[in-house]
Amino acid sequence: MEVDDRELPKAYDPQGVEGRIYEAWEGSGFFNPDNLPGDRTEPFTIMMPPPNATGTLHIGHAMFLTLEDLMTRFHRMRGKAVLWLPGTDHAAIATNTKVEKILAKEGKTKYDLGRDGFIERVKEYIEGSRDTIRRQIRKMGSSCDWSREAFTFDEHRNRTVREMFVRMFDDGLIYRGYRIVNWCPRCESTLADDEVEYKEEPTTLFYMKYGPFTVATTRPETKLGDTAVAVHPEDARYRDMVGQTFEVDFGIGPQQIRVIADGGVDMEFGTGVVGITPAHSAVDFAMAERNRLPMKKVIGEDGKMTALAGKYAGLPVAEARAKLVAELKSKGLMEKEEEMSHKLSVCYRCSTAIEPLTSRQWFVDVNRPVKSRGGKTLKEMSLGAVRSGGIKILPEQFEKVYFNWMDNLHDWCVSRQIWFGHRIPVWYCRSCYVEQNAPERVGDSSGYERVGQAGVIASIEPPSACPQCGATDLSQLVQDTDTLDTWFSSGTWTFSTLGWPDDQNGDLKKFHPTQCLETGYDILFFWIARMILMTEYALGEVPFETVYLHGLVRTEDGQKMSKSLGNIIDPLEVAEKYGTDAVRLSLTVGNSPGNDLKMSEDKIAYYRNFANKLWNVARFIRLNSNWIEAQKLKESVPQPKTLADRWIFGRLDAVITSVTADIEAYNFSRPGETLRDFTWNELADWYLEIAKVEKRPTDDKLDMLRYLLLNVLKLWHPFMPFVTEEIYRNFFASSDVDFLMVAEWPQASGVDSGNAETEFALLQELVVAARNLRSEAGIEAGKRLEWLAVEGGEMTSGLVGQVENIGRLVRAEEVRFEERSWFVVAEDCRIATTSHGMQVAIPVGGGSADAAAFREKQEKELAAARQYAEVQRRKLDNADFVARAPAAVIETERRKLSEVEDRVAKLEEQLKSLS
RNA sequence: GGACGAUUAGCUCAGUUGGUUAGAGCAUCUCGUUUACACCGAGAGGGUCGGGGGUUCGAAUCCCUCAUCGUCCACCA
Repeated sequence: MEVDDRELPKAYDPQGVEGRIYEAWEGSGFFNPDNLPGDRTEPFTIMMPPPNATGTLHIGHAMFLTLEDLMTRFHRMRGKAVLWLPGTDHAAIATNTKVEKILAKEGKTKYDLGRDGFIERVKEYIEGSRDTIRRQIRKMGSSCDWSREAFTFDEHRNRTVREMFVRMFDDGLIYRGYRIVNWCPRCESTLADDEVEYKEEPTTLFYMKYGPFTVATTRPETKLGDTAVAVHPEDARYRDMVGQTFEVDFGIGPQQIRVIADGGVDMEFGTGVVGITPAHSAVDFAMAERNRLPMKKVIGEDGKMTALAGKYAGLPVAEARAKLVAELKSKGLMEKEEEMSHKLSVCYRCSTAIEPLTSRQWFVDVNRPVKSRGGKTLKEMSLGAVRSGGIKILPEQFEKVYFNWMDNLHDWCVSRQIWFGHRIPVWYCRSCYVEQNAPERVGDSSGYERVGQAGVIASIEPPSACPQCGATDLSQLVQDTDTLDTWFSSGTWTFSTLGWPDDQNGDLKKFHPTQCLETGYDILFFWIARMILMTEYALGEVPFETVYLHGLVRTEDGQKMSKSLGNIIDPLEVAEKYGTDAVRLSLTVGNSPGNDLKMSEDKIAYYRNFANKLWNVARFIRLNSNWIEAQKLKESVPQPKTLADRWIFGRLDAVITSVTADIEAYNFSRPGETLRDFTWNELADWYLEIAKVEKRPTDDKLDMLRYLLLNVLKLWHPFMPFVTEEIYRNFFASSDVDFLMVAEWPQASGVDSGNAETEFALLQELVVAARNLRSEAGIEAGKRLEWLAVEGGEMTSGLVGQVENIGRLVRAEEVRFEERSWFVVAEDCRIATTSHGMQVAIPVGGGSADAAAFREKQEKELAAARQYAEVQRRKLDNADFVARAPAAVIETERRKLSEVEDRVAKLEEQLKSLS
């Protein structure tokens, strides 16, 4: 690209750059690994956690896009075949609910549209809004391969889901059973255990007379479905009654109640007697299973009492409760009422109270051995994948959380009664299928439908005949009306996106298992656990090698961001205001896996300033050099000439090494800080300042500057892709298709910088000491000064040099330092001593106005030095230390002691001369 | 109730197998517009690393204990 002579704008202008750059990137085709230059055999793959197709980008999305893009760009520059595959999620329940709400506004329900009409409506809605999220993902600079974009509800995913279901069914892992589930009466669907949330609510605890007992309950209406009472096995009050049966009547006729003993009962709570309602409580259901109790379903899927509730039938539960309580009171059967607080379970989508009830649902059996996987159960496979180290979870502590959850995993209820979702690929043959009756007693295996059940056909394509009875009348084959849990389809995300099951030799072979899955810790169970389970089952391998869990983005004072609190930071708004690079950097630095990140606009503004700093570093180099044919030089490693050259070279090498190692190890915050410190504090504040005061930049210097700039740009690119690419295209690019994005990642030059680091540190100390003196003496900036420094405390007289003002000391010092000649002039000097024992003096003229203050400072320093010397002496007097510490450590400690003793001596002498 | 974390400067956090006198950014204070950048530069102050005990020649780092906070899971019928 031609370098024109037009001056670059003083400040970096992201708004004018980002759109153009992203278009150029996308147009280059390099987001697609197939188009990357060179021979790339090693893959690096990340599957993007698909945002809701109907959503808009929030700061959490911005964070994961930033981190994933960082990894993607880094590994692309490292020469790998990088695939970052984007996609969107159909989010079954969420989208279903949203569309239902829209319909409600039109005064309609889903029943007005019918099943097919409703799904069409949902699809239209998704199509209408999906471009928004796509555009917003681009806005963050995401270098993902749009040509492979996937959707969790497209044809291919549907094909995958059917294949998975049928395989699992045939392996006996999927069964249909009559079990207790979490039921949302509003959604009219089941919910998985982890889709239930809890809300603290005041409630009334009723103490009701219950045959020979008194039982405390918050839900008297469920007592109509009781078939037992339970007491603790060690409860002396009731021990004699265990095993007996008695009758109660709450006004709907007699109920047979057995007395059982179960360790799950809390003797302290209420009366220590629990009414057991197997059909409407998960805990009771479990007890009923242990004791083979009969169940009685008194609440229906519509949230109303069933026929079994006698005269209460048809009433909503709340009304039934009120009526029953009134009746019990009037009969004197209500002993007392207590107000208490209690955690109500609610639907995570619509916050409606969950009604636990027994229902016929499809389950995935996690404890059944799978022949094709060496007899391991799904649970064992999922545990083994992490336990064996095949999957590494970051931060590591979440591995324990994962094990804990997996160990306690129950069969997974995968059927949902909502319309929008992947339909369960099961058909019933009307001529031979007989629906099993609900089992009479909990725990009976009757009522469970499994592989081989007459008339139940699990099939990838609609069957043309019933394999059991041979019926071929298609109208007699009816598909199950339920849909699958949305996580059943997202569980296949890493391999369904790569062609499974139809094409297993292309992308799947090349890119699976993926290298990293980056997502929030809040969906460790929902999603990650399901992906591991599904992938281990389907492919017998892990879905990803590393799981990187990020935290939540919170406000400055640690609150959760929410629209209702009005404290959200809209990533698009701030990206527009401060630039995407600034937003990205503010989401990277200070962010560590598993920890929440506090975010503020100030922080973003700070990194906006930094992006501008980088811009100006580039601009300075350009303006102060005869910048021609830069590209010719960009591959060469220049030879460092001066101390500063050697120093910055050593520093750059160290930075390249540590940044590379950190990113490889999924550590993103520290390399950001390392680079910021290097760019700002070392390159700009020292190296460029030194370069500035050199009389005339030589060609060597220019090569140095170019080399430094190019490497800095490369190192920053994964963090701040836009500003770095823009500078690159202005300064280095040889053509329109020459992109920093695919430049080679820097390697340490390996040039020997000798002892430059130590020497430069001494120089810096001298300069700082001199600046301090100037500051203390109140010498105004423009004043001509003579400055002096002395090495080793040996003061000799002689003029070192005259400089325009003290701020320009750097150059003179540096030159002198190379020559190792330090001098000091005699009179009226302020003297400072660096920690390495060098002294700097500045003539103040007119005497030392502040001699007392200066003396005080020196005294303080002396005291500190003496104390330190004492500590060192004691350390070395310790026989154990000398005997046991490594020789190198002792040597270091001895050296430190002699250094500090020298310093003490120097300070003492100096103070003597001051008095 | 179970599990897992956290506690370092006023704030946000680093601190890599225990080893220089514990670091950075922000904020504060002082000085400064020196043509790369005021979206800037130069400097200063500020910490007995939550309390207590232990292991060690040596502890922010390892162990025990207490306190406070946080998250997840389970959950009272």
